[in-house]
Amino acid sequence: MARNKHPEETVNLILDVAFRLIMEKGYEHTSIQDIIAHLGGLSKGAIYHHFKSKEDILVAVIDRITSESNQMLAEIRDRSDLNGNEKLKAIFRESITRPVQNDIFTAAPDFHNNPKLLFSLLHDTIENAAPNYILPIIEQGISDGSIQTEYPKQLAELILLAANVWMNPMIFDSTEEESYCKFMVFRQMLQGFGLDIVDDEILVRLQELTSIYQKSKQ
Amino acid sequence: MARNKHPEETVNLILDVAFRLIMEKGYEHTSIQDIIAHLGGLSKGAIYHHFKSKEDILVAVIDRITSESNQMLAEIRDRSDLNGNEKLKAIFRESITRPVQNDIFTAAPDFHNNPKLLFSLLHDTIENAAPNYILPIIEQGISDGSIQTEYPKQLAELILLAANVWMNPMIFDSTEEESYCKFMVFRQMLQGFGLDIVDDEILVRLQELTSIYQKSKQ
DNA sequence: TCATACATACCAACGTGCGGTACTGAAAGG
DNA sequence: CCTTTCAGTACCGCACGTTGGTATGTATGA
Repeated sequence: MARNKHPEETVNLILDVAFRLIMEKGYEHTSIQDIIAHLGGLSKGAIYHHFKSKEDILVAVIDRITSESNQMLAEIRDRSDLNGNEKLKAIFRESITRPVQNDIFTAAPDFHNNPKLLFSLLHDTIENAAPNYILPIIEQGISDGSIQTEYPKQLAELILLAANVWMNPMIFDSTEEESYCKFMVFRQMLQGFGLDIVDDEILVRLQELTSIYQKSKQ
Repeated sequence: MARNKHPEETVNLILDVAFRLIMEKGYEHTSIQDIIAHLGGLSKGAIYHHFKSKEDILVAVIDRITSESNQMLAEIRDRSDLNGNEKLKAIFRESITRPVQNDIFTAAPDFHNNPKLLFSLLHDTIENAAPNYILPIIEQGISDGSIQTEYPKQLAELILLAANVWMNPMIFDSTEEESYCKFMVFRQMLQGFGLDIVDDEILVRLQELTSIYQKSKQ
C-alpha cells in the first residue's frame, strides 16, 4: 500500500479494525495476522511502525473507549451550576443516555472472552475514574452539604464499581427483570449512604438499554 | 521419567507447578515449557496426556483454589444452629480467619498480570458463590426475620462483589488506612441494608491481614 | 537529502498433535 | 497358584503450523 500523507489515518484504520476484532473475538484470539488481513493491503511493518507491540494496540483501543467517557465526566465535574448530589445524578443519567453508549452496547463485546478488556475497565474505574472524577464531586458534596460521608474516596470506588461493573450488562448479562432488581438494590444502597440519585426517569431509560442489549445478542 | 503407578500424583504435580508459576508470572507469561522445566523430568506429552490444553490447566488450578472456599461456604450454609444474619457473619469471619487465606495471601498473585485469574474470581463470585451459597442464606434470613430485602439474589451479588473483589488487597492494593476505610464503608453499606455483620473483632483481624499482605510484597 | 511510511523476509518461541515405547494390571491358560 | 498374554495407559519427544516480534530494504514526501 502506498505511503499515506496523513499517517494518523493509518493509525485510526488499525485501531478501527483492532477494536472490531477484539470486541468480536477477544484480545487473545485476535492475532496480528488477523488484523492485517482486515487492513486492506497494509502489512505487518505498518503496524509495528505505529505500535510497538500487540499489547500497545490494546492500550490504544481502550484509551479510545474510555476517553469519551472520561471527557463527559470531566465536563460535569467542572460545572458550577450543580451541587455534588446533582452532579452525581447528572453523570448517572448522562452515562445511560448518551448515544455513544448504544454503539458500544450493540458492538456487544463478549467479556467472557476478553479478560484483559474487563480488567482494564475495572482498573480504569478504580484507579482513574473514581479518584479523578467522582471523588472531587463527592468532596464538593461534602462541602455544600448535599452528601455526607467520612470516606469519600471509598464511597466513590464502591459506587462506580457497582455501576460500571456489576450493573454492566456486557459483563454480567441479566434478564430485564434481574437488571431492574439490580437498579433497585443500587438505589437502596445509595439511599443507605444518604444519596438520592436514581429517579424514575433514569429507571425507565435503564430498562430500555437493557432491552436493546438483549435484542442485539440474538 | 518412569511411569507413575498413581497418575493422580502426576496430575497434582503438574497442578502444583502450574499454580506456583501462574501466581508468580501470570498465566500468559507461563509457557508449557516453563511448567515442564519445573516438573523434574516429565515431558510435554505427559502434560497433554492429562490436560487437553493450556487453558484446561488453568481451569483445574482455579478449581482447586475455589473448591476449598466453596466447601467452607457450603458447611456454614448447611448449619442449622444459626439464623441468616449469623451465617453471613460466620462466613465473613471465617473467610478472613482461615489459615488457608494466609497461604494465598503470601503467594500474593499479581492480578495486574493475571486478568484471566481475576475474571475467573469475578465469574465464580457472581455465577457460583453468590447464587449457591449466599442466596440461600439470605433467603433463610428473610424467612427467620433476620434479614429484610425484596431482592435477595442481587443483594447476595453486591455484597460478595464488594467483599471478594473490591476489598481484596490482591486485586486493589491499598494502604492499611485505605483498607480500613473500605471496611467501614462496607459496614455502612450492610447497615443500609439492615445487616449487622462486621463487628470489632472482625475489624481487628482485617487490619492484621492487610498488614501481612503489605509485608509480603516487600 | 533525509526522516518517515511502509513492505519483505525472517526468527525464536509457542501451543498442540501424534507415532512410538514401556509399564501395569487383570484375565486366560496350564 | 503360577505363568503368559494382552489391552490399556502413562509418558516420551519430535514435528508442525502459527504466533508476536525484528532487521532490513525501499519508496515517498518535505
